[in-house]
Amino acid sequence: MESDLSWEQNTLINELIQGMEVAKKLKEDLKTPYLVGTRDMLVQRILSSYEKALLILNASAPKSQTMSPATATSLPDSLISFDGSPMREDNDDGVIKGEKEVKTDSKKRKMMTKWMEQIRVSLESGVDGSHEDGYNWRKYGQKDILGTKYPRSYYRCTFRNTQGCWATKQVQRADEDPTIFDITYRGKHTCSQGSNATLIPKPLPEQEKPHSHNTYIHNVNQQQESLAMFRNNLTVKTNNLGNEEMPCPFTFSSTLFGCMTQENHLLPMALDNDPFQTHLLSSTTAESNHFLSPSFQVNEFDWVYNMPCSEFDIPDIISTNTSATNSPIPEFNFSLHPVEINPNFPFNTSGFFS
DNA sequence: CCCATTTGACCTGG
DNA sequence: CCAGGTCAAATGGG
Repeated sequence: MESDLSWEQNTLINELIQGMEVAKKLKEDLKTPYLVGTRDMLVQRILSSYEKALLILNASAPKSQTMSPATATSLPDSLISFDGSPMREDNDDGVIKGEKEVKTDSKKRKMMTKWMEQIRVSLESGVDGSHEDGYNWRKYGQKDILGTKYPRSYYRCTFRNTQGCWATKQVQRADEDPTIFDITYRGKHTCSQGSNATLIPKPLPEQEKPHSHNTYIHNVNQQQESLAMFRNNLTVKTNNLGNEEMPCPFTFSSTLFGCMTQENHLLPMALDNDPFQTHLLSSTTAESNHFLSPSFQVNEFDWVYNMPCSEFDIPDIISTNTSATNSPIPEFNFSLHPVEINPNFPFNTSGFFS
């Protein structure tokens, strides 16, 4: 136990240090004429570091502590099962599946982080709902949902059995606008892809057919393309924000996009610690989720909103965020300068450990 | 033959 | 009981 804890501490420290290092790099990077790719990556790494750190913190926080029990909900499955039920992993050879286990599963599922995105896709690129998000998904079901025109598809991580990755997603095409898909993600990726996605944007060669039968193939180029377009569009958006002081809107945009290429990885934490995300939301207004004009064709990752959905979901932290949402901009600065980490900032958490 | 999707059956929570 | 979610047998592509 104690050794567990110190291992966690080590990892935590590691992550934080890493985050800081990367943040420094980013700081340097910001001085030079911009190189989107690097920046993207740096930002993602920073986020990833903090994310992991927070996960560790969450994991080791006694339930009675500051954090509401719901906090535990946002842990990835691997961590949840860490102390509790045995994961069933490879045990899944098709034999005996006790009722008990099923129950645990559904409970576990319930406890998973859940968040949603809305994505607009072009007709060519993914009407079948196979928009790529950087992960390998395997479809395991489809269901007609009452009151919706289109069936809902259920996907789970391809590596569920091999790596015990319990991330799942549901894809539901919007009734009104068939080019828009509501995607509900559940659980974070604990598979290798989950962690790799943070650092390595998939180096895929030019993909002629984004729309192959296989839901599999990821089209990073598309995403990069979209990124460019998104950036253009962002200009407008930042104007909307009315924040002239914003030193580097693109940082923001790429971060956001980072979320798109690896949303599973980042978003759930964004719930916890990304003021700016909420921000964007508030500034684009909830109703105008589909702020992109129809002329803004292809593949647009239209908008992302984070949304605690299950009964436990997202604790106090979120409400903090929400309140931040009401007051404009200030904490933007914070998020735009992750570099200047205030020593007090994440570290007043010592309480979690003792 | 392996692996992914399809699809009807089954399970579960409300 | 019903709607939503998942399972797993059948099917098909590579």
